Amino acid sequence: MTANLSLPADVRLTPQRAAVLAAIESEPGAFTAVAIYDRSRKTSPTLGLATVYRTLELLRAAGSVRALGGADGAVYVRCHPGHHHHLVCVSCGSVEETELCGAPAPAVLKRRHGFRAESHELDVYGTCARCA
Amino acid sequence: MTANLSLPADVRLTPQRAAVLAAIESEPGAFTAVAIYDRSRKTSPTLGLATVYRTLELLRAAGSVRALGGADGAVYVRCHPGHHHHLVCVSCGSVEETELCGAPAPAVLKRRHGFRAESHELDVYGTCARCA
DNA sequence: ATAACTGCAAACGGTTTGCAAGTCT
DNA sequence: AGACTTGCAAACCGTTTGCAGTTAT
Repeated sequence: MTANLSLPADVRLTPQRAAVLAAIESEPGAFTAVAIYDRSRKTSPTLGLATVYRTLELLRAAGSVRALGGADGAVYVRCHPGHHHHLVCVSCGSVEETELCGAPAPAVLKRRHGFRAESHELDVYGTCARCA
Repeated sequence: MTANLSLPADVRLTPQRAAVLAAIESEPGAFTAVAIYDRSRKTSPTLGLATVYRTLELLRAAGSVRALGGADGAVYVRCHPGHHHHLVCVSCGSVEETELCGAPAPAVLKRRHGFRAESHELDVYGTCARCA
């Protein structure tokens, strides 16, 4: 299903980071930093919240985790590298990835708006199969 | 060009709110709450930041303003009611609206993911015509 | 009189940072 | 030794809230 999380090669895999990685891997969908903190502390009781954030930042830089755009910005999702978007269930909070993407074609944006598109963010909100 | 901003019918148009509306109308693209605060205070020097946020919330509820999804969540854009997306210039920060939309069709999401799509957010980042 | 609104300041929640102590090689 | 990592606590930043005073109806 989902590839294992891994850190960049030039950092150490400490017990704390391993605990954070395991906690993220056990999350079904979207999660908050505090949720990971709580879960990680079961196996690594002295872990600090700052370490969770520092590890999340490593993963984010590596493209393994993405901060979901929501108004609060407090939600992260695991994701595969490469182009994809998220289907966010408004009922249970789970997040699914989809390769489907219909963002306006750069050529059309260029012609219609003179805008050179470089990237985009697309999140779809609705109800997932389990909650329907 | 852009329709005038207006508040819901059941609230008063106070001088402070008028100053905030005028400040927003004079913004070319995206803006922060503090930017509106600074600008409004030129015509309404005792205005409080809380009033800016309270007015922004009224406008947001009315659909006249949207909080852009970014990681910090500190950026707002004016927008028309109805379906549209934003072209955010990474160079000058201006935000343009486009009616172009290519979000995955709900029927496809339903078939491929069992997901019932209700809404979506799409922001395209790139370089606007002026900055190109 | 009553309800809406304001400014101020304090509180808040998520995130980041400075730092001294600890760990690996 | 030297670079990396950690936990703690304090700082930070944007935003929200409580409240007493003000304004409009």
